[in-house]
Amino acid sequence: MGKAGPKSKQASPAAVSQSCEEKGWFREHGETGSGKTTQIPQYLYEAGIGRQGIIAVTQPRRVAAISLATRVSDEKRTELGKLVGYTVRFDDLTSDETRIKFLTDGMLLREAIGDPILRKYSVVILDEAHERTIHTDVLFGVVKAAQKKRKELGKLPLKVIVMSATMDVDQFSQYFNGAPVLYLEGRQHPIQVFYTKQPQSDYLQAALVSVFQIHQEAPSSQDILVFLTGQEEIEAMTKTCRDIAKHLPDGCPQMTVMPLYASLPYSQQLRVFQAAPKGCRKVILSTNIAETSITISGIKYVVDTGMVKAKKYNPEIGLEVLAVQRVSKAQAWQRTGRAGREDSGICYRLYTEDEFEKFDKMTVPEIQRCNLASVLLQLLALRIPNILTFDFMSKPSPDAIQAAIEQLDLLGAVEQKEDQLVLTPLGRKMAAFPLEPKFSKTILLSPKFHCTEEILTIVSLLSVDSVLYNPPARRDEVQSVRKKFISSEGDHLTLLNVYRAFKNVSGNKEWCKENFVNGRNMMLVSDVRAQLRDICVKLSMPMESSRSDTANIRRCLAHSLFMNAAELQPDGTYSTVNSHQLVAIHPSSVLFHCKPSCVVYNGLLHTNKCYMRDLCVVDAEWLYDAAPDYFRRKLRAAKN
DNA sequence: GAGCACTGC
Repeated sequence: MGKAGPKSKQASPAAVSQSCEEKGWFREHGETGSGKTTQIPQYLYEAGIGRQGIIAVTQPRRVAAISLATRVSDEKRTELGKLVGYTVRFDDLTSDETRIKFLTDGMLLREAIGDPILRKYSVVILDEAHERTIHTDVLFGVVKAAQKKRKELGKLPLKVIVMSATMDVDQFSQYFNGAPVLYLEGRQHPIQVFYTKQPQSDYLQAALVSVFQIHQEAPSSQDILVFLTGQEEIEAMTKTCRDIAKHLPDGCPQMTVMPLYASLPYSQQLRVFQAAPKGCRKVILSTNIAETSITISGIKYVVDTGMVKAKKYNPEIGLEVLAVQRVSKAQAWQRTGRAGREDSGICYRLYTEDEFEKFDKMTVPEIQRCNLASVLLQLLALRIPNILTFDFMSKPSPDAIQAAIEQLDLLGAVEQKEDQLVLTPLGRKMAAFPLEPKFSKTILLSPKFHCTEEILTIVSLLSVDSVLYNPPARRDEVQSVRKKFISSEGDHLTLLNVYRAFKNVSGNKEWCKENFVNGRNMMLVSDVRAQLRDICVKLSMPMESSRSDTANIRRCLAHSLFMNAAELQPDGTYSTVNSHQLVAIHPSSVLFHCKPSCVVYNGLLHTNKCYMRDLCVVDAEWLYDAAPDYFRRKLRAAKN
């Protein structure tokens, strides 16, 4: 280890695990492998409940909905899409015969807009409720309201089953008026949990030491999963591990190190599923994507740094903050559980037991960490009588609700009618799009600027993961090849150029590779665009192209994003027009090295600094034209 | 001057 490269100050590899204390055996909260998700819908169906209406089972993720539907239809020995089917965005495999339907929570929520009492369904099963996704949280309220309404109308009762993998069932039961609780025994293998004796000041160093400690002691067939916080950290650690692994003493097994995070191209993500060659250990360095979304078999050791990068939302200045913070206890147990999927496992927690006791019990539900504009628009579209008193299981802060109402008001989506907040006709149209309200508004404004075709493309590009692939190791190459797409007018128009070039070569895979374009995400853009275009056609919008005229596209963006404007100051910094917040251009923007005098941006993100993301150069006068009242108010406020 | 956890409609 002494000759192991740059880290000469490295602590002895034994430092961490020798100071780890064993803390007994642990049995996960009776969940994995109990088969509840596949069996309960079938029991209900056998009991005849499926005859009166469809049994819905929601999932937070698309892949889960699809694979569960596949498994259950196999078990029923029926063709997928007949008795058992699934509905996810862009993919509906159901028919008139379907009685057991798996769907994403977001999809059921969207269905509810057209049918708030969910009349098609006899049972709604909300699975993975412990994850508390924003969609599942809204669905709690929606199904509860539907139950009440159906009772009032004398219709078939709606049965609701909430399935959670953690023990915090009390609040679920309480929320549903003291509903009965059933416990299911899981089949989790035992996992030994170790804590450090001392708090670790440098969790990266501690992780590195633990990995090589395990590597020197454990049989090479046993793989290690390390939880870290983000791409940059993981890439750096990957390199360090590989460097050290090159210089291990004789007799030490080989090691293959793999990074894993969501923005990694699919082909590289797949590598974590391949078994390492004999005599070689697999070490996976992952974000929390491996907590729930990706399950890797054969993991014997989990190393948990106890840290996670998570988003918070500050409603007062409309600022998203992305920060490294402590995981919750529930999240730590979830990570630990990843070590015991096939056999008994071992988890090293790189924090003390005292520190662990101070972690939050549960992760704060997403609904309390987000901008609520989309959720409120959806609730209003559901004709919820009063969104201010909506029965949330975990209420968002009044500030967050107020900020969302203000945002919807600025977009012209809501109005007061007889003391009630209701949607305007524009707001109702906005709710038809599966988009953030500001993007729906951009589309609905576009006919005025004769650029709907271009705006559809831009909005689609912005609503999927980045189509631009930026491998850090090939930065110079990326920059030189990307030059040809760059528009001096900003990121929106640059993305439009990339899309047009992609279409010109009909999505050629080689072209994507050469140009560092993520082909898979680009295909998704096409799907999104087609869906959005369909909605426009249904709303009878004229579909026009501005062709080479980019000024109209920028005018359209100025009119929909006027509340997200910033101006260059004499000292070279930027200040937002809305709240005079000091902001900077995000390094990922094509305008990073430029100093346009006036821009609009999609959003603010606070990491090390407060950054504007996805910028478009605009004229200051356009902004004033877009919302004269708003800017008059701002001017008055500034004078006072 | 220098960066972006994870889902989903």
